[in-house]
Amino acid sequence: MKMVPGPLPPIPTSTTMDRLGLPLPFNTDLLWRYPLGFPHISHQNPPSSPLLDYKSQLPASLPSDPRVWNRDDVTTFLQWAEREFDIQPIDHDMFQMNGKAMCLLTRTDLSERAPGSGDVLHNVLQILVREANNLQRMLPSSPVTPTSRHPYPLSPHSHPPTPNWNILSQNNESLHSSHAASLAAHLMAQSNSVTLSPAPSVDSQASSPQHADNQVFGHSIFSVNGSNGSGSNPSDSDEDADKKCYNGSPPNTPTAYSFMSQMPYFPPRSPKEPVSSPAAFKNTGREFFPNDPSEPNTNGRLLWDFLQQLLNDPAQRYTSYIAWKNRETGVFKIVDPSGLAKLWGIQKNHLSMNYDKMSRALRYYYRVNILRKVQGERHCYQFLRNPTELKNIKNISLLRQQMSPTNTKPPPNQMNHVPAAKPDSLTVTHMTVKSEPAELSEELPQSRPAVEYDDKPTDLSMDGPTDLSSNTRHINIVCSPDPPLVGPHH
DNA sequence: CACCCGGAAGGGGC
DNA sequence: CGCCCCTTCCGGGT
Repeated sequence: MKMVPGPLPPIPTSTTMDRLGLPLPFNTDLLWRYPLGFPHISHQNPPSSPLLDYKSQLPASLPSDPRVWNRDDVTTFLQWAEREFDIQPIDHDMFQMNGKAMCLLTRTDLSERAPGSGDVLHNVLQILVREANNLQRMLPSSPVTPTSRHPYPLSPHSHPPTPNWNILSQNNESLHSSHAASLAAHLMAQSNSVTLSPAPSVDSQASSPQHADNQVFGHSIFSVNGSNGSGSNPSDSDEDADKKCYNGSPPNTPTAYSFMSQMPYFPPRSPKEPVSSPAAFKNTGREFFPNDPSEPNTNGRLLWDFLQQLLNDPAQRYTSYIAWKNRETGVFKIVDPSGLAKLWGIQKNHLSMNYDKMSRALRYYYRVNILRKVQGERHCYQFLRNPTELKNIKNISLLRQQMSPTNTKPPPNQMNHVPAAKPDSLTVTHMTVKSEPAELSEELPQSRPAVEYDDKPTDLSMDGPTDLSSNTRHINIVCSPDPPLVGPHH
């Protein structure tokens, strides 16, 4: 991978600003993440300044954040753009969508809908979004602010962990589908919140669902490595976009670039970062979890954590990418595979990320029993451990090293779960041979209390997964000589 | 053809 | 330097 060190290199490619590094809308966040100079785009774009000015020149009736525009606003914007940039008349019928949807369009999408003007629109929108995000971020108490704790009730894990991690699944469903985008937009608009970090989930401690509270800020800083700042942005962004995925999705479906702005923000964790002031959430605010410095804090740097964060976003802003099918059982569906992969790629700064690659990473989780595939349903996976446990897993990982693998774990496949030391601990193990996974997940919601995951955990890395469920669970060991996984057959 | 599966190799961060 | 966690490729299966 390449991250570009330092400031963004100029990118050869075309459009200028697009590249601020990344795809658009997201940039905003990226900007935070990558401390480039974020506030203003200036340096990298040639045209730079002008655009900034545009913002101030927008029709007064238009909210500064294009994501909250309604259809009429979009029309107003287009008309303004036509005049302001002296571009060819735009077929407004091609933009029967709200601002949020328009912001989700990729440069390519925009170019298709507005030949000859797509780049301009894209660039302007990008800037407007970015500026809006910046403003919001600056607000002291932006919505983001946590404060509230309502989101998800925490499920007490008093009970054994297990699948039911969250109880409430609210309306996810409603969010699903096509309406997802609009609903999400709605939420955003209403809450206005926008942006900012969803739930940082867990990261550390908290875990997602449950602790939603924290969520809010959670963030930590992106992984991006911290390399300092570099923001880097690879340049490929667009290309990828073009090439792959994205379906040009209709306005309703957001594609990847979509919400970036709203992506969870995972700040880099630098060792040093102190907790910081309470006030600063923005980039700095991280911290949520008081203590645990010790923990590994993965804040979104790990794929499962990233997914949990999106899934448990209090505002449900990512349901168009990934959503729970049954939160209690941990079953979720990747609604927009390529879009989600893009988000993940952005998060990791691997802009060429695609679903194929991301799914490979997911498959690695099979062996450690973090995930399992819901057979028969495309793009559906199931978390085998609730967030809290996952969190523990982090520890486990760490422990792992120290601990000897001990237990069985011979070769790759099989294994048992061993609990490492977990606090609560469990010990457990269980394995079974399973054959089929739970496909049903939904169907068996509780049925499987936890455990059910029958699978064989292989390990690979983690040593024993603990099972989550109760602390005591049975152990089943089974060895499976076979290859791992879930898909027994195969 | 899209998904899904894992092996293999390699890279970046720690 | 080793380990972890992917990322990238890939051949194969469904």
